[in-house]
Amino acid sequence: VRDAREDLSWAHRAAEQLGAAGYRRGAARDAVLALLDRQQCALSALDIEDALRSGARSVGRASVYRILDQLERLDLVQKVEAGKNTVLYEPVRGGHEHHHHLVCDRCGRLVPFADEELERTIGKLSRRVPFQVSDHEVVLHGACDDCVR
Amino acid sequence: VRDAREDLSWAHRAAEQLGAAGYRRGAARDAVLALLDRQQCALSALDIEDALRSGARSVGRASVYRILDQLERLDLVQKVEAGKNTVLYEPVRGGHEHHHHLVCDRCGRLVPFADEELERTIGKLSRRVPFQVSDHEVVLHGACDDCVR
DNA sequence: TTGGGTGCAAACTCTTTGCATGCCC
DNA sequence: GGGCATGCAAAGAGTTTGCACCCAA
Repeated sequence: VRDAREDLSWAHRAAEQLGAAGYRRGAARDAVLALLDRQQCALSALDIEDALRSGARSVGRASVYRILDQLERLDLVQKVEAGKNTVLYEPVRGGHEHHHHLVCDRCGRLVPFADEELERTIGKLSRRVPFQVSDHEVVLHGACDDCVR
Repeated sequence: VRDAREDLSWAHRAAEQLGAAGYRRGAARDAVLALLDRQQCALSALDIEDALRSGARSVGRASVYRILDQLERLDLVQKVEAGKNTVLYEPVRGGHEHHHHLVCDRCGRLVPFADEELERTIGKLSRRVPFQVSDHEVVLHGACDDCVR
């Protein structure tokens, strides 16, 4: 059985959940949600500001951070720490697409990957550990095909 | 058979390798190495600056960053990205103690853990992926015992 | 003696905060 | 109409750079 909400766009679903959580709509938020929904890979807050400045609707830097913060609280976006002292954000879409990232330390390319065995291993591990684990992040560093060639 | 170099302190070994790599000695470097060797858990660059300012020998901020950079290049320290927009550094001691971290999202506590199965899984995975993987980092987020209680 | 190490201060980058204005509800 | 959302500017926090001076080699 498929959850009906997966048929809606991420942006739509995010807007609903933000509303349900008591946040109000606004032009800045609409623009950020639309942009994030369009992106394939993870973006930094500044990337978002720049992209929107070039576009029709310009959005204040502070609003970008505030909106990302709201989205993160509701698990609608996921932070990716890819080194380089910058945090990237990516939309969390359906359920069955939890993934991690490969980071090319030469060109900075970010490539997602998923691995069931890895998830199982981390799941088991999480139960053995003296923490109540709620989340995890795996980053593989190295050189991408293009940079090795 | 035990590698003789493991009998030396980390600071001593680090100093040797830095020398072999062509870096020169200096008072700042000695102080940073000694401090790192004394620490149990990971520190930020600012933590190091503060700790050394309180102590006998004060070290310039720039030197701390430069020294950490040298140490990282030689894999003598390891970066830990524990969220909160700050990078932590910890000495890499012998061979058999590769580990990862649990981060308490409430109090910020950082706890190391090691798991062989996890390493094996990541090893296999690394060979399947279109990258030449050289390193990896796993961070489990959650609440530590103290914060749950 | 010489070139790299060091400290200071300033520049830079990314993020957060304060406040006046505007718009959703 | 009230109060949160927004934009701007300025403040913070962390990191990097420029440069004069010092010291290890």
